[in-house]
Amino acid sequence: MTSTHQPAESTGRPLRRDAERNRERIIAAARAVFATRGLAATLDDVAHHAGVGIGTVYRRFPSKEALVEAALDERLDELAATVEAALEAPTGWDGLTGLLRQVAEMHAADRGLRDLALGGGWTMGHHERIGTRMVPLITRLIERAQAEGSLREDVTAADVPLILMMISEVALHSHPVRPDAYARYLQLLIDGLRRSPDHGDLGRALSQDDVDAVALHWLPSSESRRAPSPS
Amino acid sequence: MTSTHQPAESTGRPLRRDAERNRERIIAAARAVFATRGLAATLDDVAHHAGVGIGTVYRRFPSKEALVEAALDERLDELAATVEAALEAPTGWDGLTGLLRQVAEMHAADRGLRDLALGGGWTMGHHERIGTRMVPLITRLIERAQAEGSLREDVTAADVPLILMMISEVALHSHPVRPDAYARYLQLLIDGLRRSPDHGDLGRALSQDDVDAVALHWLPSSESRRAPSPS
DNA sequence: GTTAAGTGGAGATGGTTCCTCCGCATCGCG
DNA sequence: CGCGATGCGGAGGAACCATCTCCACTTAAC
Repeated sequence: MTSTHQPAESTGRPLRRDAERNRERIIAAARAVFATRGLAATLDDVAHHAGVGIGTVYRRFPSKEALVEAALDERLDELAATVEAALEAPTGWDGLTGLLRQVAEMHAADRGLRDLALGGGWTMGHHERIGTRMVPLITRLIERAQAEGSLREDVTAADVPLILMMISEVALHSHPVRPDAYARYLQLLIDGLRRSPDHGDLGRALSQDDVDAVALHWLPSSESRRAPSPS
Repeated sequence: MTSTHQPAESTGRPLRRDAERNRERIIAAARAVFATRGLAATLDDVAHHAGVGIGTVYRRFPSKEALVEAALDERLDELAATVEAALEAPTGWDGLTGLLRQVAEMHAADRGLRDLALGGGWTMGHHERIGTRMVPLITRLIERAQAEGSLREDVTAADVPLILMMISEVALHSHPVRPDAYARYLQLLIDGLRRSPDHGDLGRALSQDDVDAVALHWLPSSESRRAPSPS
């Protein structure tokens, strides 16, 4: 099927200067467009935003997935670094709540990152399910905070992605009106995480598999919410 | 637009017996289908589920909106009744938390109801924005719980819809795997609502208009409305 | 100046949904 | 029973949308 044209990537040959410039424009445009419209943005949008034709985008990036990866790969690394940094915090509680706040802010600021980090399948080209990579770290953070006595005993690492999904959902929909609204509800959840004798029973915790399944249902590969017709 | 054919509803004439039976089958099917698939379900789904042709559905209900109204009108009344009943609770705290739990459960069990109750515009044919009707009641409930000293001072009635949106979102996506998962996160939020000296600052509350705008963006009549295009 | 590399964007392709149309089936009255 | 009036099914029209291909044309680079 690829007999007709050869993507320049696959040959080691360097790109012509204008082509290289366009490639970078496309990546920059992808970052901007995905950040505001999420991964559901069309490649036409990206192309137009970059000031190039659609064909140019497809010649450089064989599929949308490849472009997403090129655009967001390092943002994912930043995310991972944030988790690692949280372990350095003076207390487990500060580390955990700081982490939640930082990641929530990142997701609020970059919808594409959110789609990629919390979404189930999607690209995950060669970077394994990011969540899975971070779970051990988060588990350590949580155990530490629980040992310190500040975090309630019945939360688990599996709750972190769910909390982030809820909060980023608020961020997403409140963004045009009150871009800071998500922080209010994150604070409410954080206050609920604190150990207290008044607190109620959380019921059964979610397993890691449950979380993966929920993530998959949350942002299915193409978020094609067809709209009701408001006549 | 309805010039070509005359829906039987508009004439006062009674339906033929088979037609009346079909009408009821359609409404029953609509309730079932909307409950599981949400208002995004297609009328073809409903028709098939009812065992009738699509044409039959459209003859009886001039638009999808009309069917939604016929199917969910009384469920909305139940919702309103639940809010009113919450005022009878022994304490404001019990009333509020019980209300949250009941409504969350209703939304978890009936996705169409959730779409209608929390969604911004949609039908609202003759029942005004439901939320607006309930706000005064919820405000009283909250003030009572705050006066009792159990509810933190910095929450407002406007937080209730947002909480329900978050929680019903969890219910929606976790349903196939762990249909009870939403209750866990609702409990977390409820624990965050309790007055406590440890709790952090929630920041600026949302106004009623903010809530309406968020609701409109949450279940938009069209998710992908052309945003100001890049150029 | 030559030529390979690069370009743009219309449109093929495949997907969705809402709703209409009309030949035929069924009801129920006289 | 017979015969309008009423109701029926569901193919398909119309309108959307996104991904990706193709090729006549432009441009870089030597």
